[in-house]
Amino acid sequence: MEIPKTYDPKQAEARHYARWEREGCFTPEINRDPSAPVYSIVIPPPNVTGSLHMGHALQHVFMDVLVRYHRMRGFRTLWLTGMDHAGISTQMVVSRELKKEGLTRHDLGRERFVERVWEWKAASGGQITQQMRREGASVDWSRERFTMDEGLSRAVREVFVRLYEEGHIYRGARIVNWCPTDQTVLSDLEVERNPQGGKLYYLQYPFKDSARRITVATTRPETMLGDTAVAVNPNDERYRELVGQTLLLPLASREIPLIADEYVDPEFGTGAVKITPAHDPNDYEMGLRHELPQVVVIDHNAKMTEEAGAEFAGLDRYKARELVVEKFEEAGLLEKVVDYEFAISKCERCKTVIEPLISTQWFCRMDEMRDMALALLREEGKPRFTPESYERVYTNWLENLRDWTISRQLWWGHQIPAWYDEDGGVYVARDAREAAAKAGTDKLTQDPDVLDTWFSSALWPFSTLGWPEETEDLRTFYPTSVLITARDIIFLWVSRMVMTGRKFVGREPFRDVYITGTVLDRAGQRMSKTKNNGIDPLVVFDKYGVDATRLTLAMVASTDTRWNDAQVESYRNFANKIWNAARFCLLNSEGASTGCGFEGAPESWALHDRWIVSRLNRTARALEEALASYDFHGAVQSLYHFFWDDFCDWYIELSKQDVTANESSAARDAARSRALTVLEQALRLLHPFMPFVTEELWQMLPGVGRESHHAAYRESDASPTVMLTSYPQAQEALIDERAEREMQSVIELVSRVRNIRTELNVKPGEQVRVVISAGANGAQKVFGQSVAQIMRLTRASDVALHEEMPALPRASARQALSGGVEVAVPLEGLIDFAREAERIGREREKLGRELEKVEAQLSNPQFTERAPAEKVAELRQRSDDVRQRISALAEMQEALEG
RNA sequence: GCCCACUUAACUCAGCGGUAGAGUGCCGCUUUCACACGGCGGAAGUCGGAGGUUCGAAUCCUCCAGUGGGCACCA
Repeated sequence: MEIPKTYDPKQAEARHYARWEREGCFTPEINRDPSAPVYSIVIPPPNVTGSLHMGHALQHVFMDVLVRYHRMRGFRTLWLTGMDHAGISTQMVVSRELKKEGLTRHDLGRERFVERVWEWKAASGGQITQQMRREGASVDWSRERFTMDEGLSRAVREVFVRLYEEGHIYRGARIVNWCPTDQTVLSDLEVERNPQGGKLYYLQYPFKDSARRITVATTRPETMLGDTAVAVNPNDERYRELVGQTLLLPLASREIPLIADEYVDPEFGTGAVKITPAHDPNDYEMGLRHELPQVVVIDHNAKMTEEAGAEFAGLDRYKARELVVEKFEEAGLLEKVVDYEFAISKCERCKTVIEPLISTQWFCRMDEMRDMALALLREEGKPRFTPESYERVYTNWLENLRDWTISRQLWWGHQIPAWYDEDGGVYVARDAREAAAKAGTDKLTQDPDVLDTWFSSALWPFSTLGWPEETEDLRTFYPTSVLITARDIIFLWVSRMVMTGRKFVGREPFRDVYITGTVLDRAGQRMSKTKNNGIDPLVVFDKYGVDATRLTLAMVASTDTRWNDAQVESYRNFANKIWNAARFCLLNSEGASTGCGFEGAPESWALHDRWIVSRLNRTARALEEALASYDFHGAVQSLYHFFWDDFCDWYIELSKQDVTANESSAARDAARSRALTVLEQALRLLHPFMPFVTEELWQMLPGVGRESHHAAYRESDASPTVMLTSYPQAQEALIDERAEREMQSVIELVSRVRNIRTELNVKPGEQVRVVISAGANGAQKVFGQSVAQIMRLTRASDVALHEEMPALPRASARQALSGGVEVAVPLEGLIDFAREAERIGREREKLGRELEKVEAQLSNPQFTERAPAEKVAELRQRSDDVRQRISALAEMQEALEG
């Protein structure tokens, strides 16, 4: 058999995914066990405009690990994928294309524009679906969904109608966040606030009936044209007498009142605030409280209106600002201008400064659904967040939830299912026919607006499964098992899914929520398009392989982590290590039986065999525990150390002599079978994390086939694959504490002898003699069984075992081990006495320090009285052990001096 | 301003009440027949600071500092 020395990830990655997909391995239907438990995950649908970034790759790894793991455990497993129509983003992308042709969407008209978007989607949307295949994501492509699909659109209309009928959805004029560039309203969550350097202008407004003036401070002087009051705090001594008086609004020549409101902070600015109800959310609220008129001076294009006055009408808001300031200065009413830093609201997509405007929009009241979500958490602990701390983030937000602006002035999206008759009557219905029936006429016009993209996303866990139909999929896979996502959409998405799921399906959409960490760049900054500091996962795949990248991401788990190529490289090396361990087993597989090689009672097996089986089962147990608690970091650690340290460094080395024997024999074949068996089990354990290298190697193993599959998959037509084998489950009976302890003492012995060899400069090729005194307890038997292995691993010509250390030549290097074991390496003609004395001295010092610490604790009566007896006994044991080793070392030093 | 998380070896991170760990890097030795993307051995940390609880604290509590994030904003 020809096997290259180095693993080539690309080769393996190109081979397996297409076959898995073709043979239906990713669909739940592959599972033929009617009583199989169900495991399901819906993917956070990436934008149709999106391409794969590190954040996706990160989430996908966790989902794929869990999905592959549960599939191997025989669960009827569904990982449902799809895409989001991403209203604003997609409309922007297609508009940009049109611009290249010198067109705007208005030139096309709505219908043709929407057609054009669909064409764009067909041609270049959804790059990410191909990229996900590259990741190895075992999603069920046969159930792929798109938020604008007919089925999902129907769910959207159904939810809208029901919410409307129950009075949760209403239409009205409110102050909203308006993006003058995108020409649409935005929800609070689509607005970002950034600190920005600006100016604070102090403007003076004269009183009507006196020569007095009052000074107000503002960052937006142009809005003063729409002022309808000035407010002060009712307890502010400076202004108390003046409240109720009339002011003359400069430039506008309008009379406005001086009012009192608790909202005003007397400490800030001058303690007097200009009130512009039509252009500021806080002023809007105050305007309602005081029944102030709303004067609209800025329009949807962020230009001044006629109402702003002839001089200003048509001016851009920033031009108007300059002009207002100029006019105030001319009038001697500009008190001062100071530099000031404040938070400015911008459109999350296009970064244009938001203009708060009064506009007629559709809103959704959240109080009832909010209360249901809070009760669900309080009473049933659902969803359960990992890490737990996000539970508070979630509840705090819910508690302060306000009405949700759900309409958008876009063309791409779910058009609002509301129709108007010629008299302006509103008919909310599932379709035009139903609306016509309600209206008693078909002379209706549908509302031109579409719904917020997140409205459809909020329904994702059930709309994708066929709701409102009572489908088989909905019954089977809802609620899903876990939702995995980044923390930035807990509000935008997670909370809304909980609310709609609970309300419309009657159950929570998922039991658990796992919030991933964030992959930061090398400098600790978030990766972003604008900073251009993103690391492309596809480039990393090319450089180090998908499996290595997956392990790196799995290690990130829920901690924010700086990207570090060295980490990926180390897992690339790990993949190579797996490859070569398998290579060794395969090159020595001739004669291996189809049986597992572990025949008969475990007590009859060699120590290293009992040990590796114990380690294997312990690892399986650790994996089960880690994955049940979403401890991906711990899971990777366990796998890595089991495979590299236990299997490669020790098991293969310990069994090498048997496995590589020249003569064919039953013993050799059994040893070969055992190595292959452990390897095969290890590949299964690794598979959810490293699907490609494990499949590549598993395919080469002798004796694997469909009969290796989990019972649930044996009847399926899929060709043999490691992904359908059963995941190793820990058998407690095979976890052998004693074997692990005994093996540990052999490992310690070998390590100490190697240490002597290195420290005393014994050449690698030089053979040594090893003398062991094992005391009267069982250690002698343990080492006795392992003599051949000890010889091999320490390059010894001879291993002598004694109860007591015999007389040794002065030129001997010695080590005291735990459990009263001593080892000596006679080194006639090689040993440097001074150097050896020094080495022993160092060792003795180290132990001395430890003894001091242990003794201090033991001599503390508080400790011996209050600590658990078990802990005290443990410490006494250690104290004895260290003491014994120290005295052994002292003896050795004396011998050297003698 | 409020809330949350983080601060452990040079770097990236585990550990979260009972002898300080891993990977990378570093220092030796090593191309012996699975693997130099390897093997063997080794050095390296007053666990951000200060208090407190406890027989015992990296781990629990309080305060402080720094970093990151979220929420709310004062016009």
